[in-house]
Amino acid sequence: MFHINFESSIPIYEQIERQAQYLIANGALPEGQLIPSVRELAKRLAINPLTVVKAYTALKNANLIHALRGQGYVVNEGAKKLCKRARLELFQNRVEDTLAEAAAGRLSLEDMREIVDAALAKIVEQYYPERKKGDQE
Amino acid sequence: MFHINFESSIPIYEQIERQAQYLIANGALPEGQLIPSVRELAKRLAINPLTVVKAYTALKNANLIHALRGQGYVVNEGAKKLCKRARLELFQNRVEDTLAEAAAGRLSLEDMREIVDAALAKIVEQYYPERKKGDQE
Amino acid sequence: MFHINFESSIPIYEQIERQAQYLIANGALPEGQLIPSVRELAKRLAINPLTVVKAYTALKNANLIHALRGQGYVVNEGAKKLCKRARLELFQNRVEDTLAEAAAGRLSLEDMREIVDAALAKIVEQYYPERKKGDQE
Amino acid sequence: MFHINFESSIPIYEQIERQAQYLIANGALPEGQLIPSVRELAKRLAINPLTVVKAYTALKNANLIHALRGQGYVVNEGAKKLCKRARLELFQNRVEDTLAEAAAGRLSLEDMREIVDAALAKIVEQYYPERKKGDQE
DNA sequence: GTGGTCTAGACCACA
DNA sequence: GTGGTCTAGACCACA
Repeated sequence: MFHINFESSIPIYEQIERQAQYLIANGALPEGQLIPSVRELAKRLAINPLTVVKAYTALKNANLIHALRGQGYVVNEGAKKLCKRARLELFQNRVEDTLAEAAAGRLSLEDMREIVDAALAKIVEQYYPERKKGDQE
Repeated sequence: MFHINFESSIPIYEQIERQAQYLIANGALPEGQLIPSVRELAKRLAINPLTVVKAYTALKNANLIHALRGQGYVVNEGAKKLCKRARLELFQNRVEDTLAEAAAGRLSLEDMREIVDAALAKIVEQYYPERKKGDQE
Repeated sequence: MFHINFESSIPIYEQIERQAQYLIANGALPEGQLIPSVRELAKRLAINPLTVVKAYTALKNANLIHALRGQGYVVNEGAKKLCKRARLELFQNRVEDTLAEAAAGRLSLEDMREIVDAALAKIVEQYYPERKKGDQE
Repeated sequence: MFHINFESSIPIYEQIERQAQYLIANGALPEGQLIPSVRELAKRLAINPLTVVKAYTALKNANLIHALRGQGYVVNEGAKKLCKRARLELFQNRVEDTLAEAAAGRLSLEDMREIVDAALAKIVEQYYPERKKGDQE
């Protein structure tokens, strides 16, 4: 369910945080369900419990989970919707930032469109193989 | 010519590095020309000279500038082309990474296309006002 | 009679303890009467029996109940008066602490009075609707 | 400027957090100013640097401070207003909660008013000696 | 020098 | 068993 990339420059606690958001958004961690305990997850991922605590605390502050005394952390009501929305916004921001920086650097509009289209086609082929470009029409 | 955003999460030396690449690609820093000296730039930007050294060293390692003993750093022959290409590749990588991460997170293809199209339209309006969508045909 | 808020930051054993005090003060648990057995209450509230034991032990130490061998716990003579007084003192302490902390933080006297008056009015309306502000004169 | 009560049940990092909010609200830590560095404060208070990090991170997440690369943490624009408002709301919530709990426990309105008035008088005498009850009219 | 992350290990309250 | 807090110490990037 969770897995860590130790080579990544993204901090471990943030990897856990993001994955939890994806798992909640996908329904793999349904609302009301206990998530892995701090100690268990730390043991399974072979990392320090405090690192898990840091990730879970961030999720708690984002109103995605809450502590159940003596039992562990539970996914909040409404967390799924929040995670889905957050995921969309994060993607939107990254796209807009990337395009804006390129435009600010005076990349030509033709180059920009060409690169974006090529990247989209590549992604469709790789991740959505059953779909072809233009299917949505 | 150069300016630093101290609030940004991008390290200062990297901001200098990227801006130098843009300035070279745009011809603002033509091949063969001396770029600002370490001390002068550090003073003008109110930053630590070591930070400028770090940026210039990276540019030297990328074959974009070379030291002219006793005079300073000069833009290399061929640097303009390299910078243009680097700029394109950087943009391409960011686009592909962003899309791939969203796809890996099972964002629907419809959502992805919608967000990308909206972002493109927004950028065109803001940065390329003389162009309308579809102009390239 | 008893009910637990599992989301609350107040420990479950303390919730039981406080509720018992209220029930005794209100006469819902009259002096001399058996209170629910540890097992029964634990079962009814779906909590760990040890948690009930902890609450009852605290009540015993406060001289509010005593064990009747083989039968359970009984409300002490004089417990009602003690609970009433404890309730008043608890409230008084909380009020004084809250005001003192605000004063130590240099909240202005005007703001303090305004907030306290508004809160009182709100409470009167919500909990003592038959009374109007000033009725006590 | 900062001081820790090691006897208190309030976690050290939360004591720091609250005090910082007071200091910002009072203008003792003006907007734009560097606050004590993590290591310096930790040394001065004789606590572990990580504990300070925890407090500062919470302040950063609350948009009260931001990190200046290599220099330390700076009080944000607008932080003073946020802190003042937060202080008022915190006080208001505590007052309302305290009264509501007492009312739910069927404390009589007379007792409630008496205790609140006495507490206010006590506070005025102790913290606002130059003022007498009724001065505001 | 600054902050950011992580570890190993401890002790606590609570259930 | 659960989470919450704290310590001592390490290593990193950045300025």
